[in-house]
Amino acid sequence: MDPRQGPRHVLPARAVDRDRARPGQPAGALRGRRGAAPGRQHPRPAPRRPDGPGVHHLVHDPAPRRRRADRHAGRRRTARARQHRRGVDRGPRHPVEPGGAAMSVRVRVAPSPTGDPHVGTAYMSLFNLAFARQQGGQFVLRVEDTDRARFQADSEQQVYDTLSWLGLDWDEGPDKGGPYAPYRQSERLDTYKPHVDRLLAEGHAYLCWCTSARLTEMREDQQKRKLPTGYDRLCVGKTAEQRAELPGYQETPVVRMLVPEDPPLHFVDLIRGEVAAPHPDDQVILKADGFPTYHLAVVVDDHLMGITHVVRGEEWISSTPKHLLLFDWLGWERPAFAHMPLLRNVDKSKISKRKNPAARLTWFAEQGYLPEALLNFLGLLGYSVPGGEEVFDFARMSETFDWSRVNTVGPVFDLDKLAWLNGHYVRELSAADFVERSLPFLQRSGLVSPMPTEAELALVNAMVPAVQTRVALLSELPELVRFLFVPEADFEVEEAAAAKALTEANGPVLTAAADALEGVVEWTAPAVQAAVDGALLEGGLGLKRNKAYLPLRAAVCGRAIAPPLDESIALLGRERSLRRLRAAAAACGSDVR
RNA sequence: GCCCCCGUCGUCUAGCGGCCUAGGACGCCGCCCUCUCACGGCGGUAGCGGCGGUUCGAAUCCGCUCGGGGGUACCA
Repeated sequence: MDPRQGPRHVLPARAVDRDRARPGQPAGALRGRRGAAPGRQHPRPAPRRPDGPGVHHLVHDPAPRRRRADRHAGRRRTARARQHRRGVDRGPRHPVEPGGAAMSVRVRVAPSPTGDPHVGTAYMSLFNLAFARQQGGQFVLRVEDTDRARFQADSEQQVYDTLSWLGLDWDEGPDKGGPYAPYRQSERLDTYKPHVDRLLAEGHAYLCWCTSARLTEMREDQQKRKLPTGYDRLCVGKTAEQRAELPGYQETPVVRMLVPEDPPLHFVDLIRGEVAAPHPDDQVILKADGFPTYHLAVVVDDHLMGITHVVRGEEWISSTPKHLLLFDWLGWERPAFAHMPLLRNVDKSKISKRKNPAARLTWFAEQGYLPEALLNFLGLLGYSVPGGEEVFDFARMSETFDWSRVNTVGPVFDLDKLAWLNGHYVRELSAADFVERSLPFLQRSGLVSPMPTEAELALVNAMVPAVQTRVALLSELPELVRFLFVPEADFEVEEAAAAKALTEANGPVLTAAADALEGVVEWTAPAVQAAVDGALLEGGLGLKRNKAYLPLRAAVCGRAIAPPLDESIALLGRERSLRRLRAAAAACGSDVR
């Protein structure tokens, strides 16, 4: 792919209008790959953007072909993409100087600290970052803590921790600062205030004194009568005194948007092409507690922070018209929008912590998933890199990133595939890395001391080749190697393994093996195997290897599934191996010398 | 209820009107390797939701239908 196509992405959605204004462009060339044109149900007046003051400087096209003109048409528009580059080098656009033609890409992720960090946050961050890095732009982390009821203090730090763990680093944020600080909405209350006042003064917003009880009642009634729900505007045009005489009144008002008859309902989405969204309700933008709602805060902050591309979940499509209205009213340039598909539970519902442990970002590290595996996996959801390969890293994704490769279908979060990918990355780890990443799991399960001893470390290092291909998740490691670390007094053969392997007939096998091992001089895997084989296979008891090893494995490892026998015995050491073999032989009822 | 978005193997995806007898990956099944379990190798299983239309030709374009999802908050 020609990297020079890149700048195409820099353009806001509106860019397509430029295409269309260009004469002699065949309509077909503008068609996107998915045909776009999500069916509009009703004939409407040609969708338009309402001209906010000084917003759209581009030629308006009255042409009927509107829905075609979307879809950032595929990867084949090299020539045109290049033409679009004119002016991109004029330096970064300053947010308080809207209308600058040139702008460097600025994207953001905006988690709200309401509990454990959500996978969706990582998913959105990944795509935002991949795009930002490709474009040489910035990635901003903004904390949207306007919901005081659901706020959780430790949540913010966890967001930092998990995103850092994944290597998704932000350029600006509450912890790092930046030119547009503060990055915490609760610290920006003064910033929102003037804009609310202005909307009020210009008649785009009004005060509303209705109690939530009245609103609920109203909504229920509307539903009962099969009407679209929405605020009935009881408060419009009234003073507090006038309104107070009517029922359902509360003293502290909220501020609502006065949505016009024909708000902008269509916008071009980088992923979906032109989309139609629902007619908005008179949305509350300032709550009674003085905090802005999300809708006001995003618009104000995205504009002030110079955000050029709003990349967020599909769940926001239906509120985008509210945002468009706000941008227009405030006279601000609209950013480009990209609505990502929603991650799903197995039952296809939006991924949730309740139905899916994987919705909690902290879960992955606990389970022994590697960050590189999770990141790769997230990049596989709703997306594919040009070559179609399954295994790729962030750099690869970022270099080749293209909005047209993002799917519109919400992917199910498939843990099986993640586990496979994780196993792949586990196997690729160097021995030293494998040890480093494994240690916490061994320590947590009590097999290795918090401050590992020399001997413990030596054993851990030595066991690597025997176990690295045998775990998909690091959390599987402790049970596999427990027999190597457990204090001798605590060692036991699992019941199922004992029942099957430590039979009376196998007593002599164990004794013969122990006897042979006594004579081993150099305690290595090959020497161990030679001794055991000599005693039990053809030259000795004449057993088949699988028969012969079964009791030995149970005796030494305590279970039916373990690393290869020779390596297990070599790692365990002479003393412990012999003791366990003799003890097992005794348990089989054979002679103990 | 109302509104919007979406529909290719069980799952993640490729597909941009002929290259499709629909490709890859995970999973699953079988075989090989093999001391168990893995890893690795080889092979197999399974899909364009349905119906119409446009076209010489449709997984690809259009319509309807069915299905799934999301929104409908002084949550984000």
